[in-house]
Amino acid sequence: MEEINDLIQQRIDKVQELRADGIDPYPNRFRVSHTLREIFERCGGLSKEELETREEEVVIAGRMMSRREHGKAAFCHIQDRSGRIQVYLRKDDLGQEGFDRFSRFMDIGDFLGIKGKTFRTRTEELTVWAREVVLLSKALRPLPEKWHGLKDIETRYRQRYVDLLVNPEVRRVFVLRSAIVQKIKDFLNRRDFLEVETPIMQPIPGGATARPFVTHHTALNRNLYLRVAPELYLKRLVVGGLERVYEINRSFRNEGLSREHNPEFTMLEFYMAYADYNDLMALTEEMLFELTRDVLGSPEVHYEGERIDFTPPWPRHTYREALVRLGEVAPEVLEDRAAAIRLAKALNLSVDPQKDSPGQVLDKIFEERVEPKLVQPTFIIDYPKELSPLSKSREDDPDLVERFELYVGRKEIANAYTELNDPMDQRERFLEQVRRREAGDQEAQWMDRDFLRALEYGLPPTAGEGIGIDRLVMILTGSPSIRDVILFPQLREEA
RNA sequence: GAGCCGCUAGCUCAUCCGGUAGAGCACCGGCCUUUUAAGCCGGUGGUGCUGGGUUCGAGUCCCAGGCGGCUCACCA
Repeated sequence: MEEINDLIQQRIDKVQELRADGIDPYPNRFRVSHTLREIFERCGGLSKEELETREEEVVIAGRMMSRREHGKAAFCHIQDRSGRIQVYLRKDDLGQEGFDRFSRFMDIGDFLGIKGKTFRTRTEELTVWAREVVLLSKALRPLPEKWHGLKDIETRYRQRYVDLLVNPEVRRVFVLRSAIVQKIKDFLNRRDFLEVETPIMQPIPGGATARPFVTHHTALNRNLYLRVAPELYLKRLVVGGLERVYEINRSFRNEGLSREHNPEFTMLEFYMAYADYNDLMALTEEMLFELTRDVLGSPEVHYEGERIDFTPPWPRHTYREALVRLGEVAPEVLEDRAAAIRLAKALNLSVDPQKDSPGQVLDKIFEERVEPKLVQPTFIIDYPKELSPLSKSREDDPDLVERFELYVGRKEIANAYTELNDPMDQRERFLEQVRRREAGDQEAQWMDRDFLRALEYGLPPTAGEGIGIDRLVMILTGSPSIRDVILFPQLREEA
């Protein structure tokens, strides 16, 4: 073992003494009759007297989380996946040997199996009166302290197993996360979407402007990239006639870490033939409204001191409108690159007049001036074409694309557009991206010839959307950091 | 990658101006057969993140490094 302190050594000694006594500290199996929650469901409504006459026999198992000894009797609480219950042990019932074994060899953190019957104590707490106690698995390391629990953030992330054990609110977040994902799948399945899986290792990383992770396949002797998005594969599937598809995907971006960024993150991407971005706005409103209502019991959530209401409809602003009205940017700045750069500099934003295109400069101003105001669910629509190489242009204005982003709690939660399905236009957009890449933009997209070939077979009018699951879970669980909604967030090597 | 803050017993935290490092819980021993932050008595436990430096003397001051948090930059 890495480090052995006296507490661990004491427990190792106990294991050896138990073995010498013929007791296996790690027996292979133990059958339980009820989870702890089931016991509360069965007996929670029964009075002290009813319990005494009914003699409800139970066989339970769990981890001992607390203990109060009283000489020839003892109380402890054990915890399983469903809850926590008190156990009462007496020397009279367990015998000298059984009681001493509990008293001397079993520690907080150990897994115990208990046979007994339910009763109520003087304080009316539903408790299991033990007739037999067996050690199911000996813990060698002590658990954190019972009042303050485990607070050290680094330890909580590195040793999430301990965090989950002693901090019930952490378990709650991940149970909710699972329910959220399940609910989203139900929602899409009900609407005839097909859940699919597409490559995580891609020869050409596409579908998002981001720097990829590189890996190497030895047998093929070629580099592969961890996907930055599944988009181009999902659209190939729509070409193939799978008109409604979705993937809850882990994607990877080789960028900095922050409160809102983990190098691997989970996204929902879905594509719907014969729909446009307006249809997806309606679908998104419906999805998130149902989600909050069904998972949280209310369309209102509280996040970082704000009340957020998911009841539709949500406000919609065009990108330019949002800059002018919400961001209080002078309208002429939208048309005048020099003015935009002056404003960006006045706002202390890092713009590079050599490299940044007018759209990129405006986007930085957008982040600074508009994003902080987008607390309630809000759609920002009709983005500049140059920021959107995979989106379809508006019929009435070729410089804008039919695209929206959904903001909630000042975070970008979703990004969607009517998909570009004109293969010639897509080829031109890829060429523009390649020019940018050659000019040194490491996030510019790559030419994907097979994707173009797929489009040449014909992609029906289609709309597609990506929803950041981690960020959505942050808002729905009141978590300020993405690390609080990812079980094992990326950290540097342990010191 | 940059700035600021943090790192002391298994856990949560103290340690004032540089002078032999403490508490609660946990743990060990004793008492206690309905307790629940059980109680009472006694006890064990520390490379003070690492490495240098200043000093008679460093957990404390200085320098370098590690890890974490926050902010910024990049992005979803």
